[in-house]
Amino acid sequence: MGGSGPEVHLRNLNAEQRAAVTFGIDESGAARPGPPLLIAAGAGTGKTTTLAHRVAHLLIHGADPQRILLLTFTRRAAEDMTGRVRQICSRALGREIDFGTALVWAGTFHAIAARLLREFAPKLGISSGFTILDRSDAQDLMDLLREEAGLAQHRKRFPKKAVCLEICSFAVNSGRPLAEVLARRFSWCAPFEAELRRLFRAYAEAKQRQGLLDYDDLLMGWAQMLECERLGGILRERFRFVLVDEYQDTNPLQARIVEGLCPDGSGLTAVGDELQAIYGFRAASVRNMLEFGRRFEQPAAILPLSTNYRSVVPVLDFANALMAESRESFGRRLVGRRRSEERPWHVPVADEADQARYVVEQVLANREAGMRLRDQAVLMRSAHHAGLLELELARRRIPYRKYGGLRLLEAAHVKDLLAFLRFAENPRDRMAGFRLLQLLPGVGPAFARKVLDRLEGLGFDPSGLALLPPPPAARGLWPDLVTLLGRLRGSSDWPGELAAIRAFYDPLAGELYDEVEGRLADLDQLALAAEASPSRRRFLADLALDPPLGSGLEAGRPVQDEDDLVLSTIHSAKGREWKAVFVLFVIDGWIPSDMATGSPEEIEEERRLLYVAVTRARDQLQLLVPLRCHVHADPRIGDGYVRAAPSRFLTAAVRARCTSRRRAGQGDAEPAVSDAEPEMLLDLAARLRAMWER
DNA sequence: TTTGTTACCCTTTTT
DNA sequence: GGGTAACAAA
Repeated sequence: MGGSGPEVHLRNLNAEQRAAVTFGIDESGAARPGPPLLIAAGAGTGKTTTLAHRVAHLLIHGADPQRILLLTFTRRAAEDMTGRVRQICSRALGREIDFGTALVWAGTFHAIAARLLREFAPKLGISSGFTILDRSDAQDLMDLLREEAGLAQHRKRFPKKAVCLEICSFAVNSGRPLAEVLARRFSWCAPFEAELRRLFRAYAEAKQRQGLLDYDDLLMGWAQMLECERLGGILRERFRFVLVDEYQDTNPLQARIVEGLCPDGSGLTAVGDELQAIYGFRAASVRNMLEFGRRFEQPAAILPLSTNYRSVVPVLDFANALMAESRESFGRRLVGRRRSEERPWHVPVADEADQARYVVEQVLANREAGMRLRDQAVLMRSAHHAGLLELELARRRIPYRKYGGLRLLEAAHVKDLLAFLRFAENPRDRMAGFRLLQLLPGVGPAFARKVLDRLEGLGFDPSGLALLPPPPAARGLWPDLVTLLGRLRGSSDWPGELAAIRAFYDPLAGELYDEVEGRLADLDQLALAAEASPSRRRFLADLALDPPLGSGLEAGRPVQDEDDLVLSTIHSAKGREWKAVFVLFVIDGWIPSDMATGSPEEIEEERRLLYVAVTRARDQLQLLVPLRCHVHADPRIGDGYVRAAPSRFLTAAVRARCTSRRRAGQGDAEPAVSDAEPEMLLDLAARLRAMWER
């Protein structure tokens, strides 16, 4: 490795990146934990590359891969990162290295927490067979307790299950007392403080009785382990190097974990960009980042990455202008080097339908110019904003993949099927049992509760249930269900048992739902994923921690080399980039969302959201500004069209950084646009045929 | 006790 | 335009 000049894996890094990669790593001996390091990286400055190189640098210098902990925001980021590390290492060392067991500790906070809790369960007084509640499970449990506590009626407008869970979760993740959380973020629920406290206590007890952990319990459990002298010592000894991505979006509980792992900051590397902090609603706090330098006894290094390699200069000019108006801009600017004549486009369109048509036209035009669909993305504030666009894409048979929004796990039929698996895995899970029992006709809450109580009395042996007289309407199916539960209880014939469940469930689904085909297709997809999982337990955990994309046609097409247009919420677009980016509904009420204009902090977060969206674009950026919009279900206004105002973030100074695209027919209802259509359609038809041939 | 019906509410972002 | 609570009917 000697010789002059930097080592091979450092050669294509710039000076700042190289400094961040090598900081504190003694190159003479085996790598040892150095002082804490914060890499303050602007958008597109090679944050991921740098972090990956730093991990590789550690490995190349002899760090034990088993003792490196890499915490990312999503599983995709973790996989991306390990892939890159592998690549860098093998190139530097001139050979493939065995990563079979290396870097096993790369993942999201929640996934790593789940593994550790499972591993140490016996020492924690919990069963290692715990099941993980995803959000909708947690909501259902909360709802049940809410009803049992008599909080549902009273027509006093007690908060709904989703809000209850949100409050509970925010309190846990922010580490703030309930009263303060209510006052600051949920003031309309403040009158119910006492009831909520009781409810949350019941929720915690119910989870414990049933062997369930929700997302917050995973983090809290990990934090508590670290604060136990003995267990904390074991973990600190195990993880000598801790690297955390997206640090600006960690919350106080996560910071507690990080600081519990590295109390004096040794061996800690954090990467983040405070201008991209967009998870305030999940209690994320930029202060973790801003106070990084003062959090440890030893001084922390803060190294910047400032050269943007992603976007062309006009896009960066726009992004800089946008943030220059922020109350919290810190005067930072993105500096790029990719020249271009094309400025971002400010595109007024008549309405949502016009917007959809325009985007489709442009996507196809780009494609004709040689840009693949998957190099283009349509971003939006909230998943349902893509509604008409999705219709238009389907109509024109343009394949797309949507990220964010409704999850497959939240579809009723999927929850039904999973209830069987979860109940089999953990018979104490009353939520699962409750759900699956009520699938039978004639079985409601009362009988289901009776069955679960009986089952508990029997030590969870389902065969005893045969003696319980079912309600008349369920008589036919009852023996089958008892048999199935018996089989699931005994068996570990994974994934074979899935077939038995579906033999029982599919006909029921036919009774329960209209349009079963789509739903059964979802279950087929799920079964396919199950095949790939080594065990039922693993399958359920993976599903809860990394839920698959939405239900329906666009979901789960496994093929990698399909060329799909990307549709994504801005949140889900974090960390990604595309050659062309379209941002939908850059109008007030959408960006910023009406839901998030309560406080100046919230509005600033919305601005950063737009910033994240525009900094995803490499070459082409188009901002769609409908002139009128359909609003529904505001009782004061009623359904109908309202005149829309451009987003408040598009001030004159910001708009001066883009070019307005004047289009024929703009301002008229729609005619000129549809005039343009036939030409495109003819062109398209041939192309689309060609696409599907071969 | 379960199931069906009606009237009324609120509508985001995610591990 | 979907979830939810209250009421009615089997």
